[in-house]
Amino acid sequence: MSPTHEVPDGKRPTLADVAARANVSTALVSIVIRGTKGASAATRERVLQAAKDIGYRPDTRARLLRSHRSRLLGVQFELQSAFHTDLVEGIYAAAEPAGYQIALSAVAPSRSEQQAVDTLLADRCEALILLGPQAPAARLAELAAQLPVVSLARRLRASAGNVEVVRTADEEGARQAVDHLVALGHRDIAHVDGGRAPGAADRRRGYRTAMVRHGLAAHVRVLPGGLTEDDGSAAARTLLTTRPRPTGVLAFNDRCATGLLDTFLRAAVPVPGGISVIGFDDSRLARLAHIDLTTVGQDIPRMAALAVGRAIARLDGEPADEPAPGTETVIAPHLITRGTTAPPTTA
Amino acid sequence: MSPTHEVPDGKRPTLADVAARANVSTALVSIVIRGTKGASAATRERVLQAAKDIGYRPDTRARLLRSHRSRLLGVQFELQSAFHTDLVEGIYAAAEPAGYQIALSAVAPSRSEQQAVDTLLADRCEALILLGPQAPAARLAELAAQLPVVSLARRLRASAGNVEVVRTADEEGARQAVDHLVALGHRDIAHVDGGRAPGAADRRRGYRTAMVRHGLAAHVRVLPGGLTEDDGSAAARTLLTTRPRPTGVLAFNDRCATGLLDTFLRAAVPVPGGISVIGFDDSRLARLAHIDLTTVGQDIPRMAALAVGRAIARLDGEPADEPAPGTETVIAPHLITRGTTAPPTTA
DNA sequence: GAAACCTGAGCGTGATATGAA
DNA sequence: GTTCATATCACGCTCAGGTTT
Repeated sequence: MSPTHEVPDGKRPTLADVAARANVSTALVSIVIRGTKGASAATRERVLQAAKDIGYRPDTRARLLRSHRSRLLGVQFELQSAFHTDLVEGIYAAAEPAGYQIALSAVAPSRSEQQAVDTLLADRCEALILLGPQAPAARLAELAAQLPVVSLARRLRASAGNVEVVRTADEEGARQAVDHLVALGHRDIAHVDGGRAPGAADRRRGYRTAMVRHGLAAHVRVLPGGLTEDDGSAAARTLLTTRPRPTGVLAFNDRCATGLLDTFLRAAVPVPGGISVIGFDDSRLARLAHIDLTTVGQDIPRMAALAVGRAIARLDGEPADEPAPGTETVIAPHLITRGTTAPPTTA
Repeated sequence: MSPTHEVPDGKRPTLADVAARANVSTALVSIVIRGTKGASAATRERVLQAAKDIGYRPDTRARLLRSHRSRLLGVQFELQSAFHTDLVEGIYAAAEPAGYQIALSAVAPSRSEQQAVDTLLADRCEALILLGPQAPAARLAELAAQLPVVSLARRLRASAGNVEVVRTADEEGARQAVDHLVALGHRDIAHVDGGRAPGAADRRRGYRTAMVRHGLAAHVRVLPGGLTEDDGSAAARTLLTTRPRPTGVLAFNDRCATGLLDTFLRAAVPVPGGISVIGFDDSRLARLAHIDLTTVGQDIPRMAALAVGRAIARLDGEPADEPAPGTETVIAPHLITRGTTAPPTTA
């Protein structure tokens, strides 16, 4: 009937409560809880037992208020993006061993980036890791004047001064995809692009230059696409009515590629028999057995770890007076060959 | 070159800094910042200007430490579940107008529910909203003895005393799906289940009882499935080798249904021509133009709003001394008819 | 008496200084 | 000198109570 733990008053137990129960000072309890040296093994055990008895938990707020370092990394991400949630998972994995906590702040249709960042700042995060931020570069630079800011998966011009950038070499990834198709014998290769999405411009450029380098400038064809399955599906319907139909397509990302696949399938255009399709990201989607998508892989755990690493490096380095120029960390993508690419069938 | 805002020392500006600049006391600044009455319009403006000048932002932690109410709702969710991220979005939307903040804590392969809850408790959340929690009911009951706990989308026995439950009537949803197929003329209807996932048992039971009620007990067939596309795909492969093959399938959720669809498609079994498929959730996936999945819709915004509402109701009601029994709020699902169901073709 | 403002205390910690074994 | 323990203050803020117009 009664609660499991003996809560003195209905309030949560504090250091003082533990101290009273263990007959020591609050300072000593603090020492024991933090695991610092300065307490004998005997009292240590006694204090820990007392803490356990009354269900004591340290109060993060009070703790962070007192210690000037918060060891808190603020992470802004898009709730709906599987790519982002994968990155967040990697960020957790990288931050906790390094002794940093994560404060999540989501961006959604009903919640702007501005709101997301505001709450992170109010929570006194020491650094910000922004996933594919859409905010203007100037705004990011302004933020970066206040605290270390890492832009993950969005490229920024050097003019965005102090912002750290961690991203995949999108241009190179698109090149690898085109090279792969060309090596298989394809010549007529289209690209369904990502519009204004982060990375889209680079991938488009990578596609173009690779085509040109292979002497296929005449076959360059960029279709307006986007990030979602619907975008891919729409582009596929366009492609189906096109003559001559390309024998290979590079999609902006895996979701877009999935839309392509599905629509081709319904139109009885076999993949890869009738047309080859390549995605981008190597998301969970691409790995699904029935999708089995050839794709340009981004090394998500590594990107996440590097983002955390850069943020921490900034924190350990010079704090604000002598701002180091923003560094750009570019990670190589790698093509993952699966079942949606094959040599073209000579018609 | 220098930061935009004049930061006194490299530290962030505090109430005292604003007070000094506006020539008032910190208490008055506090009043102005919070928008409480007790300051003249003139000083109000002067203080706000000063705050803006030096880029002051209230420190949530200090603020919450002092005021006994934290107005913080802790939300535990699964990073990889689109259903969960949709709910989170709804929770944000419901909480902020009510004057509550959200603290997110993710569950991922590398991060347990225990860890997720621990950080929420350390952050002094006033109540917990747990999305599809897998923890044992006893553990949840223990938590609920300390603070209001809402289990969203997971049913709990009455024995889990104090826990609030907000969920969809899964059994009823499955019934609606079966009714729809039967009305179309189907008799041989299979169910690909969700194993131990939250809601799976109820949906299984709903399917069974509905089949029996229609006099189709002989056709009851439950295939082991799961939450992912791969699970659906595997079940589809089983179904393809089954004679007689069912003419309709109810999948555990939309992802599972998508796996079914895709595999049927590849096997040249048209949907809904050769077989009808129904999903569950009405996730973004189901609405995609090229999927166009008939599905049992869960009212996600409403579930989110109700979860927040129940948590707040608990906070406004009796705090701990006289624990009210856990309430169960059950939301009706509704079938959404799209393009994957049709009358069976008589072979 | 109200409106506008200030003073002082304390929320739960962590760090420093200091003392006792 | 080292180990163990304590007292005291400060972190940034809110709130109760007081003072002045």
